Amino acid sequence: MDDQKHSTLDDIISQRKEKIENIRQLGINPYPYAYNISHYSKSIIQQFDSLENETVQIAGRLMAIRLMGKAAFANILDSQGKIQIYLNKTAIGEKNYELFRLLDIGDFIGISGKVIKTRTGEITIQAESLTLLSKNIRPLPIVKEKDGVAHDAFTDKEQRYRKRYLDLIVNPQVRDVFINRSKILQAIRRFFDMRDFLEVETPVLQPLYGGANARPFTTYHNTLDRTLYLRIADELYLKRLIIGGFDKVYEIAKNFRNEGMDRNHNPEFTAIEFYQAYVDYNYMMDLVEKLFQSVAQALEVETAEFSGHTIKLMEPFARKPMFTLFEEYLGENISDYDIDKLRLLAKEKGLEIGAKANYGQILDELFGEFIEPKLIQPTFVTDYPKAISPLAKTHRSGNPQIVERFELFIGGSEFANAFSELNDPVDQRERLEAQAKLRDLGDEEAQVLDEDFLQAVEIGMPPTGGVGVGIDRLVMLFTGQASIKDVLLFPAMRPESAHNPEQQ
RNA sequence: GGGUGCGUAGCUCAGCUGGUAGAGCAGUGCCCUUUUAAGGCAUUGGUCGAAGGUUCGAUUCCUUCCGCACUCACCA
Repeated sequence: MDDQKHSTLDDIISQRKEKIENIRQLGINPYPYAYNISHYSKSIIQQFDSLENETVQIAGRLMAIRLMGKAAFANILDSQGKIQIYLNKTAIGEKNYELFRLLDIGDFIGISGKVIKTRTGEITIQAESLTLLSKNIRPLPIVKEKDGVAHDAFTDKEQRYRKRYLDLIVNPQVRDVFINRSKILQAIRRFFDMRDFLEVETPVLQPLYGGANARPFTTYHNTLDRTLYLRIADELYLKRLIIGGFDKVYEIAKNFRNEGMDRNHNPEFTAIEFYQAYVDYNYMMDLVEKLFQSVAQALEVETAEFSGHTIKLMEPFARKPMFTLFEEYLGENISDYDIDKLRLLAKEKGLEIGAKANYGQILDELFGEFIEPKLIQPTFVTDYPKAISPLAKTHRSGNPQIVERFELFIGGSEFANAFSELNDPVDQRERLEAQAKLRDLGDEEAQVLDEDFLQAVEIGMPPTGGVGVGIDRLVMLFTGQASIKDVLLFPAMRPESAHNPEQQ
C-alpha cells in the first residue's frame, strides 16, 4: 500500500486541499454562505433541563474528534465555549458520514440535532444533520484537557502575540481578557455619558504635537508637502473645545509615543482624557475615584489582583500631598528645601542626579525612587512641582513652586494624571517658553510651543479640571495581567525578518 | 540600552562531556456505533532561529546577528 502520506506542514496543507476536492465531488460546497443558529454552546448547557430532547442548531469550529468506526464524538467551539456532539452513520446517513470522515480539526461545521446526556453524563448534541461551513487547510495547535488541566497548551508567548487568532481559538482565558476589556470600555463610556460629557474626536495627525513630554512619530503629508506628527496626547485639542464652549468633553483614543517597548509600554496605547469646566482638581479626584469604582461594579468585583497585591477598589482612595509622603517615607520635611538641599538629600540617599536637573526634576526623581513603588493601595498624590507640570495651575496656597496636580498610583504604578488646568494665558505662555528653552538645551521630551493653543487660551478658558487615564494599564489592573501585551489584541512586535530578508 | 535565559517536527517537549536527531499529540492507513488527554495496530514527517568559525566531523563548543521572555535603567 502506498497510502501512507507524509506530514510536513506542506503535506498536510495539500492533503486538506485534496479533501476539499473530494468534498466537492460529493456535491457539497465546502464554503457555503450562511447557516441558521438556534443556540450557542453555553446556553444549551445552562438550559439543559428545558432543552433535553429538543432539536437545536449550532455552529462552530471542530476542536477534537474521537472516532469509533461508524460513530464519533467531537467537540465544537463557538463564541460562548465548547460543547460535545455525537454522530453516527445510521442517524446522519451514508453521505454525511463520508463528509464527516473528510473533516479536520479546525473546520467550521453546523450541527442540527437533539440535546441529550451521554452515558457519562455529558451534555451532548446528537447530530441528525451535518453541514460543512468552512474547511480548514492549516493545522491548529492541538490542546488537550483533562480535569481542567490543559496538556500541550499553546504557550509560546511570541507565537501567541504574533498569531493572536490562534491564541484566541485555543486559550479560552485570553478571550475573557478581551471581553473584559470591552466591558471596561463600555463602563467608562456609560460613566461619562450619564454625566452629560460629550464624546469627541480630535486629530491623530497633527502639525505640532503637545500635551505631554514624549518623543513623537513623524509622518509626511504629500499634498500639504509637510511633516506631520502622530498625537502623543489629546490635551491641547480638548482644552480648545472647553474654550469653544463645551463644558464637559472626553475622548478615548490611541496615543503614539516613539519610545521604548516593554511590559508596560507599547508604541501605540489607548488613553482617555476628560475635561470639565468650572471644577478644580479636587472635584476631578472624586470623579476619578467614582470612575474606578463604577468600572469595578460593571465587572462585579470589589478588589483586583495586581502586581502581587490585592487592591481594594471600593474603599475611599488615600489622598496625600507629595511633601507629606516625603515626610512619611524619608522622615524629612522637605517642603522648604531649596535645590541645593534637595540635591544633597538625593546624594545622601545614593541617587544619581544629572547636573542639569532642576528643582522639580530632582523632586520627581526622589519621588519615583523612594515613594512611587510603595504606593500599593489606590493613592492620589497631590501638589506637584511646577517645573515638571507646565500645563497645571499654580497652587492656591501661594507656594509658587507647587501646582494643583494629582496622580493616582496603584500597585506602584501611575494610573491617572490630572490638573486644575492652567488658564492664565500669560503664565501659560511663559511656561511653554520655558519648555522651549529646555528643548533648545537638548531635552527631546520637552513640550513644543503651540502658538494656536496659546491664542486659544488668550480667548479665555474657564476654570477647568482635566484628567488622563491610561486604558491599557487600567485593563491590566482589572484583568490581573502583568504585561501590556496581554491586554492588547495585536501588540507591537519586531518583524520576524530572519526568514524573509526581502521584507527588510 | 545593560544583564540572564530561551529558540529542535504543525503543537508541547527530550537530546549527558561534539559522531548529521527522539517522544507525546496532530497527520496518514487499518480496526472500533456512548467516547472524552478515547483506545488498538502500523506509519510519515526535521536546511535543530540565521550566518560565520574551531574540528576529520557541530543541534551540541566559540563569535556575530535576528526574535522572544525575565530583569535593571527610562518612559504612560
